[in-house]
Amino acid sequence: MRNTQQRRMMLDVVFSQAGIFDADQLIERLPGRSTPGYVSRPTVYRTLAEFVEAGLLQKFELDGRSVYQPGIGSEPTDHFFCVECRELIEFVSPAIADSVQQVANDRGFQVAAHRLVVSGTCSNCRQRRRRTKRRVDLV
Amino acid sequence: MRNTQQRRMMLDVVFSQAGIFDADQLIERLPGRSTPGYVSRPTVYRTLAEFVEAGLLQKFELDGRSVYQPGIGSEPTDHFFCVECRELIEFVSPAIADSVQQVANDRGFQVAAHRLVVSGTCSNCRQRRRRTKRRVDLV
DNA sequence: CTAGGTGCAAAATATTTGCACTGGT
DNA sequence: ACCAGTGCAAATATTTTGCACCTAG
Repeated sequence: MRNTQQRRMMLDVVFSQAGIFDADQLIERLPGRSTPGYVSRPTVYRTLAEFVEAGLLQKFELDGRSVYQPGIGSEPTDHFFCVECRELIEFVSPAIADSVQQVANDRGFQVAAHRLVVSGTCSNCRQRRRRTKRRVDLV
Repeated sequence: MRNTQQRRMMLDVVFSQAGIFDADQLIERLPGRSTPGYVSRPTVYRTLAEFVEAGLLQKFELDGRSVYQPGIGSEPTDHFFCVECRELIEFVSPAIADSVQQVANDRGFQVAAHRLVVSGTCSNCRQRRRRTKRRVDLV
C-alpha cells in the first residue's frame, strides 16, 4: 500500500481524536477543496474501505449511514444510543461477549465480531426529562 | 388509520411469511404495476414507517439498507449474520438480554430495545469450506 | 363531503464507478 | 517509467418529498 499524502492525512485525522465518525464528519475535519491536504470524496470512501479491510477501522451502520470506529484489534465495543440526544456511549462488557460466544458455540457458529447497539435514554436525558413526551426511534 | 387496500395488501404479505425483509423484497411480493393490488414505492416506504411507529414491525440497518422484522411486542431477537452465505439466523438469548440490562443499570441507561448482529461463519459454511480463502465483511 | 392516503415525478442522500491524469517508488 | 492511487463527473442505490387526484369514513 503506497504512502500517499491522502492516506497520511486521513490517518492523522482518524487517529488524532478517537471516536466514531462517518464519511462526512471525516471530510469536514480534512482540508477543504483547493487547500493543500485536500482529499476527494471518492478517495475518502475508497480509503476508508481499505482501512477497514486492513483492520484499522471497524465499520457498521447506524441511523442509515455507515460509521467507522478506530481501534486496532481492540476488544469489541458495544454502544448505548440515546434516542433523545442521539449520543453514542461506548461500553465494554465481558459478560455480553461471553454470552455471545456461548450461544454461538451452541449453534456451531464461528464468531468474527459482533455489533450491539442498545437504544434508550441516557442518564442525562432521563434527569432532564420530566413531563416531556417524545417518540422513540429505535435503532 | 384508514383501512385502505394498500395497507391490507402490505399486511397480508408482511405477515403471511415471517422473516426479515427490505423494501424491495416486499415490493417484489406485491402485485406489479397496473395489476389489481399494486402499491407504489413511496407508499410502501410511508406505510412501513407507520407499521414501525405502530410497533407492528421492527426496523434496523443491515448491509447498508433498512430491513424490517415482523413481531408484535415479541421479545428482542438477535441475529447471526453469515458473511459467506449472507444468511441471517435468528436467536433469542435471555443471558444476553440480562447482561445488557445489567450494564444499563450500572450506567443509569434506560433500555428501550437492543439490536445485536453477530457476524461470522454459520455451521453449514464452516463445513462446506475447506481450503477456500475469503475476505470477511463484518457488519 | 373532506381529510387522510396514494401515485407520479422529481429531489435528496449516500455511496460507487469509469476514466484520464498524477505522483510514489 | 510503471502502475497504484487520485480527482472529477457521472452513475447507482435507496429513501423522501411536493403536489394533484382519489377514496374511505
